[in-house]
Amino acid sequence: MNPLQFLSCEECTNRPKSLFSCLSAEEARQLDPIKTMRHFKRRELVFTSGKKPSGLFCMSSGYVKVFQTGLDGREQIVRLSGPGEILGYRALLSGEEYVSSAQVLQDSRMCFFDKWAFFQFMENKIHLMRRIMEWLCQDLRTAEERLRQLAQKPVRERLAETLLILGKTFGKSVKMGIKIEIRLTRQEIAELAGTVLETTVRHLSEFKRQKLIRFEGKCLILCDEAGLRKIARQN
Amino acid sequence: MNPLQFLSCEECTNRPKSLFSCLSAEEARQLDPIKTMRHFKRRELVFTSGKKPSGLFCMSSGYVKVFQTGLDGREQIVRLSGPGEILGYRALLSGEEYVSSAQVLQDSRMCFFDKWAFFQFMENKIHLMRRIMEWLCQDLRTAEERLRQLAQKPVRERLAETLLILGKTFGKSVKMGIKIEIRLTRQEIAELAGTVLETTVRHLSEFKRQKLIRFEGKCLILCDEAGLRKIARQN
DNA sequence: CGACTGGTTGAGTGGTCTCAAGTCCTGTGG
DNA sequence: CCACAGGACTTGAGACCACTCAACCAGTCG
Repeated sequence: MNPLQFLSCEECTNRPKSLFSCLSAEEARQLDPIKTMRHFKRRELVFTSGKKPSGLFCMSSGYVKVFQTGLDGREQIVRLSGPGEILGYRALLSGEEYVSSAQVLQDSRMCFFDKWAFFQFMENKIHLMRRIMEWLCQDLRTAEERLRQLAQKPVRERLAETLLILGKTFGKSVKMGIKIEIRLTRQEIAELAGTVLETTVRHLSEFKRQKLIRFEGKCLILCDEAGLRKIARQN
Repeated sequence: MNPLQFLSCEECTNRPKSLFSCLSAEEARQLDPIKTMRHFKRRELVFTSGKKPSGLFCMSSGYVKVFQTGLDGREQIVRLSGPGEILGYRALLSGEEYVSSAQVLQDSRMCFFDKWAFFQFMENKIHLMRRIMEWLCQDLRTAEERLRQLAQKPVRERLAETLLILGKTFGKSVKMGIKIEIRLTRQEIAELAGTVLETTVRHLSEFKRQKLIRFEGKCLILCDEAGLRKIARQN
């Protein structure tokens, strides 16, 4: 590995918002010897459903989608992850196989921590375990809320809500709206909202006609957040 | 409290399958002074969405449903819990309000652990924290699988799957099938499967005509598990 | 240039929801 | 004991939303 490319966990810009924010500088440095840097290109799979995890990924840059595949081949995106986020910790902690797969949306750099080395590191670090528990709780909460959303809301509302979540999580304020930085296909938006491609296209064009959203090149921009929120019947 | 009614956590018959199975006899006894026994009648609410948790419930007997209410008043059951299971730990651990409510389906007895006393107890008990993490992982996994199920499967399949899950979790083998011990209304089955009452009734009668299920009094019995599994397109 | 990927639109259909009427069951009070 | 109220359950009819299938367009890349 090129030492110039190597970045200590201690100095990582993502650390404040990452799982490792709870570590002391000294502890963070202890992570360095057990990690390796990995690069993934768009479309590459980070891990696949059914496989046993051999370690933990901490995203340095880029974006990935975590999804499950149904019997008919239809995919459901469980969540999107970006810099500072952890990949595959659910399966690792529970000692099971991955139930989801993870695919890279934008060229990504990740730190990989070997399973056993990480477990050893975690041993006796109560603050880290607490923090992991918090993340699990958070993920569980989100999952349960999406559960209701999927069960009760019609596609149109779900789609509006999906856009809002995208804006909140990956959006940057630009003039006249919120720009969603990740490049997502309609298909992927559909998989997030739990519907099919064509329905998504139809509703998106409707939203566009209503000036709720617009496109700049490949990028999606939310122009009228309040309007979308009204459709999503949030708040 | 009547000492005759008091049962030490150490000797609790639910302990082997509970969160506290990882505790030593000595540790389990330490739980006794910080718990109080509570009784709930059918229909009673154990906690409600929006409130801050003041402690943790461990179910001794009975069954509860944990659900979320949508804007239109429609309810979505997140999970059912029975003896040995923990209620409200997600909100407690993350220090948030409850996002769900819990209602008693069958008269229940629960042990209640005060929030601070429990946190103090958990402090430095790495094995307990590990175990909690495992449960969180498990719940997260189930939630994510249901996510896909809800997003992708039509109601008929979801309903069949719901029945199978009920059978697996709360069913007892009887002659000619699996008897589901909990008394659930059609409305509640609908809320589990993420649909409405009428649709549930229609499909259930269809299942009955096809001799996949039958009713004995109020109880639901699964006669043809393989048939249901085929409809649910499991495996 | 053709192949390919991503996006768009149309037509048709079927599943699910809604509204509405009615039945069955159970518990309650006269 | 019966009458009755209310809840749970059942069934029907109609509307509509979302899915499927299919054709087609617009870039992009080799």
